[in-house]
Order: sequence, then structure tokens, then C-alpha cells
Amino acid sequence: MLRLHARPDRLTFPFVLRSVAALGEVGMGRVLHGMLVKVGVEMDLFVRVSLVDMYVKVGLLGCALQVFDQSPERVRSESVLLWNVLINGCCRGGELGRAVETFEAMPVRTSGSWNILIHGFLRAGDLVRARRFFDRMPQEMKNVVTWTTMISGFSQNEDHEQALGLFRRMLEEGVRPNDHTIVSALSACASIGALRTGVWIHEYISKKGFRLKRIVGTALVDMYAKCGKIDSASQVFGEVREKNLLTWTVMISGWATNGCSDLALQWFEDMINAGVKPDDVVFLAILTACSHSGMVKEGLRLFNSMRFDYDIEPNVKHYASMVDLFGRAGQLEEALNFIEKIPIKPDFVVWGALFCACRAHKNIEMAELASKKLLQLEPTHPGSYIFLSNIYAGVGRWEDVERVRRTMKSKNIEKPPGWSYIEVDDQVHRFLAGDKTHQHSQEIFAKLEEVTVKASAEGYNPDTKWVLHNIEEEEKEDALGSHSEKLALAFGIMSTPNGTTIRIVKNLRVCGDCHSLMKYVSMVSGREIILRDIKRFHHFKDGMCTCRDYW
DNA sequence: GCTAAAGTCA
Repeated sequence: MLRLHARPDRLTFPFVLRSVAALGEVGMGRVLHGMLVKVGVEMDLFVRVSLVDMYVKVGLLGCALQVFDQSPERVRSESVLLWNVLINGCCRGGELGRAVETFEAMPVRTSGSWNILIHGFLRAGDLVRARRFFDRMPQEMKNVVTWTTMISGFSQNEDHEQALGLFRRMLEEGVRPNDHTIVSALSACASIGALRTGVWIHEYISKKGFRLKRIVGTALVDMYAKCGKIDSASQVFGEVREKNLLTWTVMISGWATNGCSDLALQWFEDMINAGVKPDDVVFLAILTACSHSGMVKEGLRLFNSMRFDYDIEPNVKHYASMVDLFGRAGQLEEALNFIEKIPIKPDFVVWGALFCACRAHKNIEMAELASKKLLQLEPTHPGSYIFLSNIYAGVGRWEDVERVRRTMKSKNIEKPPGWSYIEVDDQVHRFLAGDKTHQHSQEIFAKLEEVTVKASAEGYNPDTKWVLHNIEEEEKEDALGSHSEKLALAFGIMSTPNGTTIRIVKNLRVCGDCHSLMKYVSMVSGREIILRDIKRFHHFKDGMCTCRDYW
């Protein structure tokens, strides 16, 4: 346009500035601002809003403020948007105090003003202040964006229960959800394995005639896959129109985490044949599938194909996955050799993968080497210490376990809390290790005792190795073997009819003792137990697990 | 003909 000497005017700039903002082109933003002044473009409110927003998005809050302060319209009520984008800028720049001041100072407020501020708090992880402003916001101003902001914000801050509670309240208040809302709610269901709520949302959107478009469809497939309903996931996948790479990725990782590695690889081929170009994420999913099922050759072939056929540079996660692939298969020397050849610095996850393999295959020397690296890389990461204490516990060196525990205590390093979710009658229950706060706590512990006794009669033997590596407050509860997944299991058995499948979601890796107990319980109770841990699904039935004790 | 705020994958 400039080359043809056509003069941009006040109507041209908003478009261009928006592009600059989206691309984060700081230099170009300044050039445009300069050009605008030089050619004497009339600075109306549109131009100013676009300018302030551009500066906000490229991270120049000072410049945004300058333009704002020079805007004569800012005191008039039609300038709300100018204030709104500035508040957004303060929030993005981490200046929440200033955002609130600006918010309180503005002449008029719209829904957007509130929404932007609430979003700012949520992004900063300040759920309390977000909630406070949400409660203060006039009821009639709350719109679908307000509710969706709250739902996704709470979910992104790991409070999925409150997120779903907000979703229910929103419907009660008669606010109609849109695609954004549905996706946020489904994502919350996926995070905590709230299958019944997820199914309910599925029914709701079918009834309300939502088309299974790409993003809603993908969120639905992901929800089913993460709730262990992989058949439903694949059925929904078939109904999604205009699938894209992401739709395929959630489905393929779904097969992989649900223990169907063959299908993961098969569907990957289908995806390629459908003309969808793979990326680094989907490759990570199929490499994981290979390592979970011991397909070393296939994994290696795919790793090479990724680099040579698709020109995708492996990142540290791919390398970690390869170490895992060799390590799980017991090829520890290959794993170590592989690490030494990695062109980038191996991180915590890479050495962690080697460590886990060493523990599983009982190679103490290499485990100690890996553990040393872990401590060097992340001296304050609780995992480094837990790994180390695991090795010692494994070979019965209890004084060393004790020493590690003391070190952690003196450095104020705490083990991350383990929690498990279970959904019973549309209600999600969360348990912490040793949790006695549940209203049916006594019955739960009695039930746990009862199933443990039954399981023991069949040959279950509590594995003290897993109990003793735990530390701090958990120690006492661990003596009772009350890991969160066990409590959820007992609660599930006592509060659902015989034969009902039990579904549990845990935030950490399942421990060997819990895994063993679940196998026996699936046998003695005749129930299927589906446990999702941080890595994958364990599907227990008739005393066996789909992970084949290899996870 | 133009300006803001909410969403899916490892």
C-alpha cells in the first residue's frame, strides 16, 4: 500500500496495529506510531484504543500509559474501552494494584471492565480476589464471558471442582453457555476424571444442538480419553467434523495412555494417510506408546523418521522418552549411551527416566549415578530426594533413607501432596494421603481395612519398601497404608452398587503397593478398577492390570 | 470499513 503511495488513514491503522499486537512486533509498533503522528492521521478513539492495546500486547506498558494520558477523551464515558485495554495492560504487566486503582478510577464500567480485572487475578493465581470481585460484580452485568473466565481460570489453577460448581451455577442462573464455556467445563472434567459430569455435558450439547465442531469435538474426545472411556472417545472422534492435528493428537495419546499402543501407532498411520502433517507433540505421544509397550525397534524407527522424514527437531522430552524406551526394556547401557549423545543438555526428566529404569531393573550403581545428576540439576526438587531415598529403601539401607529424610527436612523441601479423585453420583470427592476430613471417614477406613484383609487372604502382601520411603507427616498415615488412591478405592466400593466400575484419578504416579492391592481387590470384589495416574491408565480386572506391571 | 475480555494436545 505504501509502495503504491496510497495513504493509510484512521481506518487503516486499527487493523495493522492489531496484527502488530498479535505478532508482538515491538519495532514495527513504534514505527507505526511514529508514522501515524508524522503523516497527521486523525487520532480518534479507535486509533488510540488500538495503540494502547498494541503497546500492552508488545509489553511496553509505559508507552501505553503515555498514549492513555494524552487522550483527551479519557474522562468521557464513551472511552470505557480505552480504560479496559489499559487495565488489561496493568494485569499483563503484573501490576495488579495499579489495575485495581485504574478500575476504581474509571468514569463508567462495563461487563468487560470487570471481566478483564477478574481474568487478571485468575491469571496471577489469585483465586480469592477473583472470587471477591466476581461476587461484587452486579448480577445483571455477569455475562457468558464472565462465567467462562471464572470456570477456565479456576480450572487452570487446579480447582476443577469449583470450576464445575460455577458451571452448574451458571446454568441455574439461566446463562447460556457457548463453545468457550463448554470446552472449559469439559477440560475440567478431563482433569479430574469426572466422567458422569462429562457425559452430562455431552448430552446437554447434543440436546441444545451444538455441532461437533473441531474444538468442542476435540475437547469431548479428550474428556472421554482422560476418563478412561476410550471407546466413547473413538466414537466421538468419528463424529467430529473438520478434524485437525489436535483432534488426532488427543485421540492418539488417548490410545497410548489407555494401554492400546498398537492402536496408537495404527491411528498415527491413518493420520498421515489422511494428509495431516505431524508435529513434535504427536510424535511424543507415539514414542510414549512405544516405550509403554516395549517396542524398542519401532520407537527408534519413529524417532528417526521424525527427524529425517518430517524435519522435526527432537526436544528434550523426546530424548527423555527415548531413554525411557531403552530403560524400560532393560537396555540400560543403550539408555546411558543415548544420553551421552544427546546434542542438548539432558534435564531432570531425562535422568529421571534413566533412574526409574535402574530401579525397575535393579542396577544400583547406575541408579546412584543418575541420582547424583538429579541432585546436581535440581538441588531443591523434592523428586531428587525421593528418588535417592527410593534406591536406599530398595536395598534396605534404612540409615541412608533416614539421612536423606533429615536433609530434606533441614532444607525445608517437602514432598508434593498426593491426592486422588473419585466421582460418585455426580459428585467429585477428593482425598489426600491419610485424609480424615471426609464426612464418612470412619467407614472409609473400616472398609479399607476390610478389603485389605480380604486381599491378604488371597496373597496380597503390603510392600513396606513403598511405605518406608515416604517422609514427614505422611509417615504415620503411611504405616496404615492410607495413600489417597486407597481411600478413594474404599470409598468407591462402599458407596456404589456391586459390580460398578471404580474410576480413580491420581495426581502422582501410583505406588507399587497400591498397584498390588488394586489387583487383588479387582479379584476379590469382582469389580473393574480404572486408575489414571500421572503417566497412564491402569485397568485392573480379575487380578491383572493392563500395564502388565510395567509402568 | 476500525478498537477489549473467555477455550482444545505432551
